[in-house]
Amino acid sequence: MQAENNKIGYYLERTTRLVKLNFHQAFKNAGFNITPEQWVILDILNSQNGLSQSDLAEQSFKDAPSISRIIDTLARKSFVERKPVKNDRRKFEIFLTEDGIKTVKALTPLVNKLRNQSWQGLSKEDYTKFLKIINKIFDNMSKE
Amino acid sequence: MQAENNKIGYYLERTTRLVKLNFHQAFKNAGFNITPEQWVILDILNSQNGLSQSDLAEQSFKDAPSISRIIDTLARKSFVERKPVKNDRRKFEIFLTEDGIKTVKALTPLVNKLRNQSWQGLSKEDYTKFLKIINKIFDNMSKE
DNA sequence: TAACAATAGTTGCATATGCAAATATACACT
DNA sequence: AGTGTATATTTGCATATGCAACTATTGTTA
Repeated sequence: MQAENNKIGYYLERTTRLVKLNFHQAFKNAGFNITPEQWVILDILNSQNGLSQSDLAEQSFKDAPSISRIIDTLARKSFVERKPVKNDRRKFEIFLTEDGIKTVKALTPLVNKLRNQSWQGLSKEDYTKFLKIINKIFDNMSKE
Repeated sequence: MQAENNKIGYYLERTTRLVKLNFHQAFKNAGFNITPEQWVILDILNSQNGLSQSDLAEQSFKDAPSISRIIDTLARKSFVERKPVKNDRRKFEIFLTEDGIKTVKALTPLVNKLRNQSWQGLSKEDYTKFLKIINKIFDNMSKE
Protein backbone atom coordinates (compact mmCIF):
# COMPACT_ATOMS: atom_id res chain seq x y z
CA MET A 1 0.00 0.00 0.00
CA GLN A 2 1.27 3.45 -0.78
CA ALA A 3 0.62 7.13 -0.28
CA GLU A 4 -2.45 6.45 1.80
CA ASN A 5 -0.69 5.48 4.99
CA ASN A 6 0.12 9.03 5.70
CA LYS A 7 -0.17 9.75 9.31
CA ILE A 8 -0.10 6.41 11.06
CA GLY A 9 2.86 7.49 13.16
CA TYR A 10 1.02 10.58 14.26
CA TYR A 11 -2.12 8.71 15.26
CA LEU A 12 -0.13 6.02 17.00
CA GLU A 13 1.89 8.55 18.91
CA ARG A 14 -0.92 10.80 20.06
CA THR A 15 -3.15 7.90 21.06
CA THR A 16 -0.42 6.16 23.00
CA ARG A 17 0.38 9.41 24.75
CA LEU A 18 -3.25 10.01 25.63
CA VAL A 19 -3.76 6.46 26.91
CA LYS A 20 -0.71 6.76 29.13
CA LEU A 21 -1.88 10.15 30.35
CA ASN A 22 -5.29 8.75 31.31
CA PHE A 23 -3.73 5.91 33.24
CA HIS A 24 -1.32 8.23 34.98
CA GLN A 25 -4.04 10.64 36.02
CA ALA A 26 -6.33 7.86 37.19
CA PHE A 27 -3.53 6.52 39.37
CA LYS A 28 -2.91 9.95 40.75
CA ASN A 29 -6.60 10.55 41.45
CA ALA A 30 -6.71 7.23 43.26
CA GLY A 31 -3.89 8.49 45.46
CA PHE A 32 -1.05 6.51 43.90
CA ASN A 33 2.15 8.10 42.72
CA ILE A 34 2.79 5.61 39.94
CA THR A 35 3.45 6.07 36.25
CA PRO A 36 2.04 3.76 33.56
CA GLU A 37 5.55 2.48 32.91
CA GLN A 38 5.96 1.61 36.56
CA TRP A 39 2.55 -0.05 36.51
CA VAL A 40 3.59 -2.31 33.66
CA ILE A 41 6.54 -3.57 35.70
CA LEU A 42 4.46 -4.07 38.84
CA ASP A 43 1.87 -5.93 36.79
CA ILE A 44 4.46 -8.28 35.29
CA LEU A 45 5.99 -8.94 38.70
CA ASN A 46 2.56 -9.64 40.10
CA SER A 47 2.22 -12.63 37.81
CA GLN A 48 5.90 -13.59 37.88
CA ASN A 49 7.56 -12.44 41.05
CA GLY A 50 11.34 -12.65 41.20
CA LEU A 51 12.23 -11.99 37.58
CA SER A 52 15.65 -10.54 36.87
CA GLN A 53 16.00 -7.11 35.33
CA SER A 54 16.91 -8.58 31.97
CA ASP A 55 13.81 -10.79 32.12
CA LEU A 56 11.77 -7.69 32.81
CA ALA A 57 13.46 -5.90 29.96
CA GLU A 58 12.53 -8.66 27.57
CA GLN A 59 8.93 -8.93 28.72
CA SER A 60 8.30 -5.21 28.66
CA PHE A 61 10.25 -4.64 25.45
CA LYS A 62 12.43 -2.04 27.11
CA ASP A 63 16.20 -1.83 27.28
CA ALA A 64 18.36 -2.59 30.30
CA PRO A 65 19.03 1.02 31.33
CA SER A 66 15.32 1.84 31.27
CA ILE A 67 14.50 -1.11 33.48
CA SER A 68 17.40 -0.33 35.77
CA ARG A 69 16.07 3.15 36.39
CA ILE A 70 12.42 2.17 36.69
CA ILE A 71 13.43 -0.41 39.29
CA ASP A 72 15.44 2.30 41.05
CA THR A 73 12.31 4.40 41.30
CA LEU A 74 10.07 1.53 42.35
CA ALA A 75 12.60 0.48 44.98
CA ARG A 76 12.90 4.02 46.26
CA LYS A 77 9.12 4.07 46.67
CA SER A 78 9.30 0.66 48.38
CA PHE A 79 7.12 -1.15 45.86
CA VAL A 80 9.84 -3.66 44.92
CA GLU A 81 13.16 -4.85 46.23
CA ARG A 82 16.29 -6.23 44.59
CA LYS A 83 17.50 -9.53 45.95
CA PRO A 84 20.97 -10.75 45.01
CA VAL A 85 21.14 -14.12 43.29
CA LYS A 86 23.33 -16.76 44.92
CA ASN A 87 24.76 -18.47 41.84
CA ASP A 88 25.24 -15.32 39.79
CA ARG A 89 26.42 -12.20 41.47
CA ARG A 90 25.77 -10.07 38.41
CA LYS A 91 22.05 -10.51 38.76
CA PHE A 92 19.21 -9.32 40.92
CA GLU A 93 15.84 -10.88 41.28
CA ILE A 94 13.11 -8.31 41.71
CA PHE A 95 10.29 -8.95 44.15
CA LEU A 96 7.15 -7.03 44.97
CA THR A 97 7.06 -5.85 48.57
CA GLU A 98 3.95 -6.07 50.73
CA ASP A 99 3.20 -2.54 49.68
CA GLY A 100 3.76 -3.42 46.03
CA ILE A 101 1.33 -6.30 46.24
CA LYS A 102 -1.27 -4.15 47.96
CA THR A 103 -0.84 -1.49 45.32
CA VAL A 104 -1.33 -3.90 42.43
CA LYS A 105 -4.46 -5.26 44.12
CA ALA A 106 -5.78 -1.77 44.67
CA LEU A 107 -5.14 -0.59 41.12
CA THR A 108 -6.24 -3.65 39.17
CA PRO A 109 -9.96 -2.77 39.11
CA LEU A 110 -9.10 0.77 38.05
CA VAL A 111 -6.92 -0.53 35.23
CA ASN A 112 -9.70 -2.84 34.05
CA LYS A 113 -12.13 0.04 34.09
CA LEU A 114 -9.78 2.14 31.98
CA ARG A 115 -9.22 -0.69 29.55
CA ASN A 116 -12.93 -1.08 29.11
CA GLN A 117 -13.34 2.64 28.68
CA SER A 118 -10.67 2.75 26.00
CA TRP A 119 -12.46 0.02 24.10
CA GLN A 120 -16.00 1.35 24.40
CA GLY A 121 -18.08 0.97 21.27
CA LEU A 122 -15.64 -1.46 19.74
CA SER A 123 -16.22 -5.16 19.21
CA LYS A 124 -14.31 -8.34 19.77
CA GLU A 125 -13.77 -8.41 16.02
CA ASP A 126 -12.32 -4.93 16.11
CA TYR A 127 -9.94 -6.11 18.79
CA THR A 128 -8.72 -9.06 16.74
CA LYS A 129 -8.32 -6.90 13.66
CA PHE A 130 -6.54 -4.15 15.54
CA LEU A 131 -4.12 -6.54 17.14
CA LYS A 132 -3.38 -8.16 13.80
CA ILE A 133 -2.61 -4.84 12.18
CA ILE A 134 -0.61 -3.26 14.96
CA ASN A 135 1.51 -6.37 15.33
CA LYS A 136 2.04 -6.46 11.59
CA ILE A 137 3.32 -2.91 11.77
CA PHE A 138 5.53 -3.97 14.65
CA ASP A 139 6.94 -6.85 12.57
CA ASN A 140 7.42 -4.62 9.56
CA MET A 141 9.51 -2.27 11.63
CA SER A 142 11.45 -5.05 13.32
CA LYS A 143 13.27 -6.27 10.25
CA GLU A 144 16.41 -4.56 9.07
CA MET B 1 -16.28 -5.26 25.24
CA GLN B 2 -14.64 -6.58 28.36
CA ALA B 3 -11.78 -8.65 29.66
CA GLU B 4 -10.47 -9.27 26.17
CA ASN B 5 -8.86 -5.91 25.61
CA ASN B 6 -6.00 -6.86 27.77
CA LYS B 7 -2.85 -5.47 26.44
CA ILE B 8 -3.80 -2.77 24.02
CA GLY B 9 -1.72 -0.22 25.89
CA TYR B 10 1.29 -2.47 25.72
CA TYR B 11 0.99 -3.09 21.99
CA LEU B 12 0.34 0.58 21.31
CA GLU B 13 3.31 1.63 23.37
CA ARG B 14 5.86 -0.80 22.02
CA THR B 15 4.81 -0.27 18.41
CA THR B 16 4.88 3.50 18.71
CA ARG B 17 8.29 3.29 20.30
CA LEU B 18 9.60 1.02 17.56
CA VAL B 19 8.21 3.19 14.78
CA LYS B 20 9.86 6.25 16.27
CA LEU B 21 13.09 4.37 16.69
CA ASN B 22 13.10 3.33 13.03
CA PHE B 23 12.53 6.86 11.89
CA HIS B 24 15.21 8.21 14.19
CA GLN B 25 17.77 5.68 13.02
CA ALA B 26 16.93 6.22 9.38
CA PHE B 27 17.45 9.96 9.83
CA LYS B 28 20.73 9.32 11.54
CA ASN B 29 21.90 6.91 8.84
CA ALA B 30 21.04 9.53 6.25
CA GLY B 31 23.31 11.94 8.09
CA PHE B 32 20.62 14.02 9.78
CA ASN B 33 20.60 14.70 13.48
CA ILE B 34 16.83 14.95 13.79
CA THR B 35 14.37 13.19 16.06
CA PRO B 36 10.93 12.02 14.89
CA GLU B 37 9.35 14.68 17.08
CA GLN B 38 11.45 17.35 15.43
CA TRP B 39 10.53 15.91 12.03
CA VAL B 40 6.82 16.28 12.77
CA ILE B 41 7.30 19.98 13.44
CA LEU B 42 9.43 20.52 10.34
CA ASP B 43 6.84 18.67 8.27
CA ILE B 44 3.99 20.82 9.55
CA LEU B 45 5.96 24.00 8.93
CA ASN B 46 6.77 22.81 5.44
CA SER B 47 3.09 22.93 4.55
CA GLN B 48 2.26 25.94 6.75
CA ASN B 49 5.26 28.14 7.28
CA GLY B 50 4.98 30.85 9.90
CA LEU B 51 2.69 29.16 12.40
CA SER B 52 2.87 30.32 16.00
CA GLN B 53 4.01 27.97 18.72
CA SER B 54 0.48 27.56 19.99
CA ASP B 55 -0.68 26.71 16.45
CA LEU B 56 2.05 24.10 16.32
CA ALA B 57 1.03 22.78 19.70
CA GLU B 58 -2.52 22.33 18.53
CA GLN B 59 -1.61 20.67 15.25
CA SER B 60 0.89 18.29 16.78
CA PHE B 61 -1.25 17.59 19.85
CA LYS B 62 1.58 18.57 22.16
CA ASP B 63 1.59 21.08 25.00
CA ALA B 64 3.17 24.52 24.97
CA PRO B 65 6.31 23.64 26.94
CA SER B 66 7.06 20.69 24.65
CA ILE B 67 6.77 22.86 21.57
CA SER B 68 8.80 25.61 23.17
CA ARG B 69 11.67 23.25 23.78
CA ILE B 70 11.48 21.47 20.44
CA ILE B 71 11.61 24.86 18.74
CA ASP B 72 14.60 25.75 20.93
CA THR B 73 16.39 22.69 19.63
CA LEU B 74 15.41 23.24 16.01
CA ALA B 75 16.47 26.88 16.24
CA ARG B 76 19.78 25.93 17.83
CA LYS B 77 20.35 23.57 14.89
CA SER B 78 19.34 26.37 12.50
CA PHE B 79 16.39 24.52 10.96
CA VAL B 80 13.84 27.15 12.02
CA GLU B 81 13.78 30.69 13.31
CA ARG B 82 11.44 32.64 15.57
CA LYS B 83 10.15 35.88 14.13
CA PRO B 84 8.41 38.35 16.44
CA VAL B 85 4.86 39.28 15.49
CA LYS B 86 4.15 43.01 15.05
CA ASN B 87 0.61 43.19 16.44
CA ASP B 88 1.15 40.82 19.32
CA ARG B 89 4.39 40.91 21.18
CA ARG B 90 3.63 37.72 23.09
CA LYS B 91 3.85 35.65 19.95
CA PHE B 92 6.45 34.27 17.60
CA GLU B 93 5.89 32.99 14.12
CA ILE B 94 8.11 30.05 13.30
CA PHE B 95 9.70 29.79 9.87
CA LEU B 96 11.81 27.12 8.23
CA THR B 97 15.26 28.36 7.31
CA GLU B 98 16.93 27.55 3.99
CA ASP B 99 18.56 24.67 5.73
CA GLY B 100 15.24 23.56 7.19
CA ILE B 101 13.63 23.52 3.78
CA LYS B 102 16.52 21.58 2.29
CA THR B 103 16.31 19.08 5.11
CA VAL B 104 12.60 18.46 4.66
CA LYS B 105 13.14 17.99 0.93
CA ALA B 106 15.98 15.57 1.57
CA LEU B 107 14.10 13.51 4.14
CA THR B 108 10.69 13.31 2.50
CA PRO B 109 11.47 10.33 0.25
CA LEU B 110 13.00 8.52 3.20
CA VAL B 111 9.90 9.14 5.28
CA ASN B 112 7.67 7.86 2.49
CA LYS B 113 9.79 4.77 2.22
CA LEU B 114 9.48 4.11 5.93
CA ARG B 115 5.74 4.67 5.85
CA ASN B 116 5.41 2.15 3.08
CA GLN B 117 7.61 -0.28 4.93
CA SER B 118 5.53 0.02 8.08
CA TRP B 119 2.41 -0.78 6.09
CA GLN B 120 3.78 -3.68 4.06
CA GLY B 121 1.35 -6.55 3.61
CA LEU B 122 -1.59 -4.47 4.75
CA SER B 123 -4.41 -3.21 2.58
CA LYS B 124 -6.27 0.01 2.09
CA GLU B 125 -9.13 -1.59 3.98
CA ASP B 126 -6.83 -2.37 6.88
CA TYR B 127 -5.79 1.25 6.89
CA THR B 128 -9.36 2.50 7.08
CA LYS B 129 -10.22 0.02 9.79
CA PHE B 130 -7.10 0.78 11.79
CA LEU B 131 -7.69 4.50 11.66
CA LYS B 132 -11.31 4.05 12.71
CA ILE B 133 -10.31 1.99 15.71
CA ILE B 134 -7.35 4.00 16.89
CA ASN B 135 -9.30 7.22 16.64
CA LYS B 136 -12.17 5.64 18.53
CA ILE B 137 -9.73 4.75 21.29
CA PHE B 138 -8.47 8.31 21.18
CA ASP B 139 -12.02 9.64 21.54
CA ASN B 140 -12.80 7.19 24.32
CA MET B 141 -9.83 8.48 26.25
CA SER B 142 -10.58 12.13 25.53
CA LYS B 143 -13.78 12.33 27.51
CA GLU B 144 -13.72 12.86 31.24
C1' DT C 1 -8.67 53.97 33.46
C1' DA C 2 -7.74 50.45 36.98
C1' DA C 3 -8.35 45.71 38.06
C1' DC C 4 -8.81 41.25 36.60
C1' DA C 5 -8.87 37.56 33.31
C1' DA C 6 -7.04 35.35 29.27
C1' DT C 7 -3.30 34.22 26.12
C1' DA C 8 1.67 33.15 24.56
C1' DG C 9 5.60 31.54 25.83
C1' DT C 10 9.39 29.95 29.21
C1' DT C 11 11.45 27.48 33.11
C1' DG C 12 12.01 23.96 36.89
C1' DC C 13 11.24 19.41 38.43
C1' DA C 14 10.37 14.42 37.87
C1' DT C 15 10.17 10.68 34.78
C1' DA C 16 11.23 7.87 30.59
C1' DT C 17 14.06 6.50 26.58
C1' DG C 18 18.08 5.55 23.29
C1' DC C 19 22.78 5.13 22.96
C1' DA C 20 27.49 4.50 24.32
C1' DA C 21 30.63 3.47 27.71
C1' DA C 22 31.79 1.58 32.09
C1' DT C 23 31.97 -2.13 35.84
C1' DA C 24 31.51 -6.60 37.61
C1' DT C 25 30.96 -11.24 37.08
C1' DA C 26 30.53 -15.59 34.55
C1' DC C 27 31.74 -18.59 30.77
C1' DA C 28 34.66 -20.77 27.14
C1' DC C 29 38.69 -22.22 25.16
C1' DT C 30 43.45 -23.10 24.54
C1' DA D 1 45.39 -21.02 34.91
C1' DG D 2 45.00 -17.17 31.63
C1' DT D 3 42.93 -14.72 27.94
C1' DG D 4 39.19 -13.29 25.71
C1' DT D 5 34.19 -13.11 25.21
C1' DA D 6 29.51 -12.81 26.81
C1' DT D 7 26.11 -11.34 30.20
C1' DA D 8 23.89 -8.23 33.89
C1' DT D 9 23.60 -3.99 35.48
C1' DT D 10 24.74 0.98 35.99
C1' DT D 11 25.89 5.72 34.59
C1' DG D 12 26.27 9.92 31.57
C1' DC D 13 24.41 12.60 27.96
C1' DA D 14 20.69 14.31 24.90
C1' DT D 15 15.91 14.50 24.06
C1' DA D 16 10.84 14.44 25.10
C1' DT D 17 6.78 14.97 28.12
C1' DG D 18 3.43 16.39 31.96
C1' DC D 19 2.62 19.56 35.34
C1' DA D 20 2.88 23.76 37.96
C1' DA D 21 4.55 28.17 38.38
C1' DC D 22 6.27 32.19 36.28
C1' DT D 23 6.73 36.47 33.00
C1' DA D 24 4.99 39.35 29.54
C1' DT D 25 1.45 41.03 26.95
C1' DT D 26 -3.30 41.62 25.48
C1' DG D 27 -8.31 41.82 26.27
C1' DT D 28 -12.40 42.79 29.14
C1' DT D 29 -15.22 45.19 31.99
C1' DA D 30 -16.85 47.64 35.87
